[in-house]
Amino acid sequence: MATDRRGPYICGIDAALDVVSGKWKGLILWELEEHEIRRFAELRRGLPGVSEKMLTQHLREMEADGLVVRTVYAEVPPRVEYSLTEHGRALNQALAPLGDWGSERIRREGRELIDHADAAAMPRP
Amino acid sequence: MATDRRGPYICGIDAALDVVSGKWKGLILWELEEHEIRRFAELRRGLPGVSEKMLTQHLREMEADGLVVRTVYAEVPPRVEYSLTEHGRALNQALAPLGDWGSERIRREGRELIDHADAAAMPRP
DNA sequence: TGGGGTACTTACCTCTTGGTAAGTGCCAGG
DNA sequence: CCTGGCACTTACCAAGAGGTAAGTACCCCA
Repeated sequence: MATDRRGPYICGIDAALDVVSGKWKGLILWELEEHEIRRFAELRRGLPGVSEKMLTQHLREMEADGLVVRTVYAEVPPRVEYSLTEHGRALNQALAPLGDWGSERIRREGRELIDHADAAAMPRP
Repeated sequence: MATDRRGPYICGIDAALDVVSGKWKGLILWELEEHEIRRFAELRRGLPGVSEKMLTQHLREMEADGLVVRTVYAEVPPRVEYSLTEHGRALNQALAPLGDWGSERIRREGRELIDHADAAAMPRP
């Protein structure tokens, strides 16, 4: 198991950060916000550099946290679709100001943004 | 060194989470928001369970990230005061909705919430 | 027949995060 | 004189996050 996690929290930010921390979780949230419904391989292609292990691990944790729904279709070849729950969408809303702050900070310091020339199917936040 | 960090970012949330992630950073922000100015030992008492090492480390990183100001008074006994910068305060503003979401989540799932005052009164484990 | 796509799981390994404990130099109070 | 507070630093260590690579089981297309 990845984390014993979900310990007693000191405040709301504590709890929210616990759920969002993980190298790719913010991006997964963003992908699912943009596309509503995504299959595993689509997410993988949307997050350049992610390993399959981490993708499944993060998705399972986010499912357990009630952020995403996982729908399995009993087909061959297998088909699994992911989408946001109501709470996942609310979390994205709550993350928006933080995203703005981050963009502002990037602009302020002239930080690089990653340059996926090919995988540039990823506009802002 | 703590972190090579501050890599190229994929989006604003990425950048913001990078700056905020660290076991105690959210709490430090919150303490400094509440009290405006805090000395090292006051922060330590305010964050029950933090080690001196992590406190200094986090504070130095947050200083480097332009979130807090560190003011040293050339006195004996030493006095060092920490406070938020404009950007630190803006970050706190941006974190507010996330904090609300987290509180809502705690309420929803009946998670335990450590009482700050109780925790401060707890002995060192 | 062979390569690639589907959605994973598993084992192994490394690097980072954070904790523990001790040391530093100075001073005030009992 | 000895303890404790101030604000740290340093060395060492354990746990965990995340990467790599391979395996699984089935199918479609050339």
